[in-house]
Amino acid sequence: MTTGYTPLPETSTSDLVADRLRDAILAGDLKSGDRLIETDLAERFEISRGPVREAIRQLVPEGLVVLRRNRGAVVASPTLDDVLEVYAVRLSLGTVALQQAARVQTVASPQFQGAAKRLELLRNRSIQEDAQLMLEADLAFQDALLSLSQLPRMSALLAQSARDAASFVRMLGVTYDNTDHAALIQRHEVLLDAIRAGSPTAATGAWHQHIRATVEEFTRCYDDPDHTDISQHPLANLVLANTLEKP
Amino acid sequence: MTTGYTPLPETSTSDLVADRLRDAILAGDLKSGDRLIETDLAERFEISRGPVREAIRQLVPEGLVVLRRNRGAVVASPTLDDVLEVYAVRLSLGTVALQQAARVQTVASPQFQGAAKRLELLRNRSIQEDAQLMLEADLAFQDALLSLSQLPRMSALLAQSARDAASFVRMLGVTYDNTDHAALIQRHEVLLDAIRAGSPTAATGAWHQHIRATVEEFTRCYDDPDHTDISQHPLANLVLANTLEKP
DNA sequence: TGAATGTCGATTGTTAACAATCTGGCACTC
DNA sequence: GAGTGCCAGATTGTTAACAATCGACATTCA
Repeated sequence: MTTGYTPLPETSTSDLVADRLRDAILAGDLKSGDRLIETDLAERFEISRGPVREAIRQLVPEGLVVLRRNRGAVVASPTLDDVLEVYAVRLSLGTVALQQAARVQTVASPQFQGAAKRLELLRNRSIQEDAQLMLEADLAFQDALLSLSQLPRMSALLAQSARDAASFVRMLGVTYDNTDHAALIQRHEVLLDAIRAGSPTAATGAWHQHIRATVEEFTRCYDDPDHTDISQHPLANLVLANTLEKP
Repeated sequence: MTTGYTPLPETSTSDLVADRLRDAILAGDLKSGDRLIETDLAERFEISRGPVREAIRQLVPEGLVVLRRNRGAVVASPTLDDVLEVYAVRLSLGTVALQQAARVQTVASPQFQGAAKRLELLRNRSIQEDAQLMLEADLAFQDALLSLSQLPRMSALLAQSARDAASFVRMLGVTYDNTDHAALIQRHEVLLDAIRAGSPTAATGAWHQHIRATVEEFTRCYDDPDHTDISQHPLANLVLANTLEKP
């Protein structure tokens, strides 16, 4: 009895509520600026205000919610800068994580098999038809991949930033429907192959390409309210300028 | 009546409690494995359990406290790996932040002056005599310096990781008394000079040197309970191998 | 008219009591 | 003697009521 038993899910009420709120934001049911009123949510979930309060507090360090003392919580209003900054963080940390993953990972390990399996899921047609499921599967793969580094703190930060990026992009009005699934899956395959080959340089190169493509896809779909030229944006350049090693 | 009035501190009770707990951990009054019992703390602070609960919850994402459902909170027990990983994060993110800081920062700006002023504080003899004050001043300078990047999310992560590193080092039994103040201040001066000169390469180089020196100083003072050879430690190598561009 | 002030409803902050769960010890069984 | 079941105390999880605060509107007074 040593295999196959995962720990029981220790999810408290407030964790469940936090999950629901996160999902609602990611699905677009809660939009930037919407107020989160403890009493309302408590009634809706048929619980008391305590757990609701805790759930809201959880979302603050995640950047999804802004709290103002005595004035309650509202769904955050991320800006273009926020999105690009999150990608800059991912670019930076992911480079280290994948480098390490390529070094330490053995292809036969269950973790690697897990990552490969999640990529397989992404190829599934029925998943590709549901943007929400597709997004979840995408996040799950990236999380598994970056966890191969066996750097738990860094992986946690990367998982967090992946969710942040997805949420922020959604809050800025860009939906996952716009993504080119084939290209996304291809990039993921390149990443996994690099790890499989145990090549740190290939892995980081593939990662840079992935981030660059993701940011470019986002900037194409995002219609800036100030209609500034994104190619001139300093943060966009920060990300893009760093995505390729100088030759 | 427009000058000299800063906004009133909007610190809630739970924030105050969280600060006190954080300080207690950093000062060594709370050690790894110590239980944080809501009732006890509530009595000690002469408040009810609610705010205490919230304070404890705040410390969880910071990595200072571990929560197990229905079994309460205990002060975290970071390992050598945790410390080194935090420094790997700092190395990675700080490189980007300082690069950006060197690019965007004008020496005359109040932010730059603020950073310079904090470095000045560090030189103060009376501060150098109190390890706790010295640590605070050190953190304040690094925070100010990295904030020059005008990348708020990245700066927040860096500030967080700086506090994490300090706490973890303390929890592993290494105190700030062991640090070489003169060398520390010198490294900070080099960093500030690089920003002043507006040189991204000088700034990132100085940052790498700083992290390397910090990690080396820590590993010297830390007597590993497993007395493994730290120079053989994979994570230490991850940090140290990345601290200098290959020639 | 319009700026300053008072009041009210909505909402959060805090408290204290109650319910659920875990830990450790002890008796009991086999 | 190893394992199981059960109980009591300690501690967390949840609830509902009370207090404090904020924003908006009404009111006052120049």
